[in-house]
Amino acid sequence: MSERFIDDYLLYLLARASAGVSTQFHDRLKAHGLQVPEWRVLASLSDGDGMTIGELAALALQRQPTMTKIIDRMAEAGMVERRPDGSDRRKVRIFITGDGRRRVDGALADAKAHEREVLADYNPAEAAQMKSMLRGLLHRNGASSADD
Amino acid sequence: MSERFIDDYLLYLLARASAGVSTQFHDRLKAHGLQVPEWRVLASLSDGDGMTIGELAALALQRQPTMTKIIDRMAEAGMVERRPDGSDRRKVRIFITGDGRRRVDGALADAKAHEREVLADYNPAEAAQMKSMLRGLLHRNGASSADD
DNA sequence: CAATTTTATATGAAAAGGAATATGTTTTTG
DNA sequence: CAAAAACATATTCCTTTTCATATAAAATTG
Repeated sequence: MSERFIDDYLLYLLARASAGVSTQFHDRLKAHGLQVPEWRVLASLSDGDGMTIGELAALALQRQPTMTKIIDRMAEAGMVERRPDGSDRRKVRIFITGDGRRRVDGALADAKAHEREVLADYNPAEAAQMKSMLRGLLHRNGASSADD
Repeated sequence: MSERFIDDYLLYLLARASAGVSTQFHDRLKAHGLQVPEWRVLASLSDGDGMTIGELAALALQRQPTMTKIIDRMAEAGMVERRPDGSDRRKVRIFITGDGRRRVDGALADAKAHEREVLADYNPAEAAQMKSMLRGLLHRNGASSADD
């Protein structure tokens, strides 16, 4: 009978489902020599090279100053490159390097494999429904720039 | 045609949906004078007073040392109290104080109101289905103790 | 078109988080 | 029951994030 508030609270279910599934994958990332923020940046760049700091921050659900520092470290490590935007000198565009590309490729394959494992218990229709449900949610509730 | 990997990647959809919806609510928390970790602890305690540090950490999707520090701050602020467990002297049980209770009550009401708003576009069956889908996911993929 | 406002990124100090481990306690085991 | 292993929480040191703000470059506007 008496169910805890938390166990039926949408935000908690979302956070918990996300944390549970993500943590599984984050453990695998180590094998690719990538930290979580690095993975997110490289995965973003891998299908949209040359994004600005701001675009990356929004995609990776981080704040802009945080992203500036993540890029600092990744540029230092040779995974990405900063290049000034041609027409707007305020902007800095981030490009993946050969080394970054090499690192992310394995992780991308692993991400797809992991997703298949997570969805293995669902038939294609169910999986599609789950995703469209999530897309609907985030479409209505604009994704911001904070994690947790 | 060419869709970005990210836009169909389950982990990203989950993270983004969670971040989007949560951030909306986190903005409201400020009005109750609560920070996010404080809210999580108080919400947990509000239907299970006297939990241990470890239990709280697991519920709030935090690591144990992090939870120890959160409780340090909250005890300092008078929202919770540490009391030794009667039968196991390793354990510390955390209790919500009158002040903590007062603070969380308003936030709980607000959380419920916010959830209703988020779910307003769905009929009850859809909402229930969404939740059971998330519960299924997190049941199969044990919720861990890390956020992001 | 100079002045103001907005936008994009960077910086610096302070807060928070994380990994590894210490400490004290209970459980297990030979 | 002593020794070893497992547990629960705390602590230390280091990295990362956050908040507020600085800096610099468009865009707007009167």
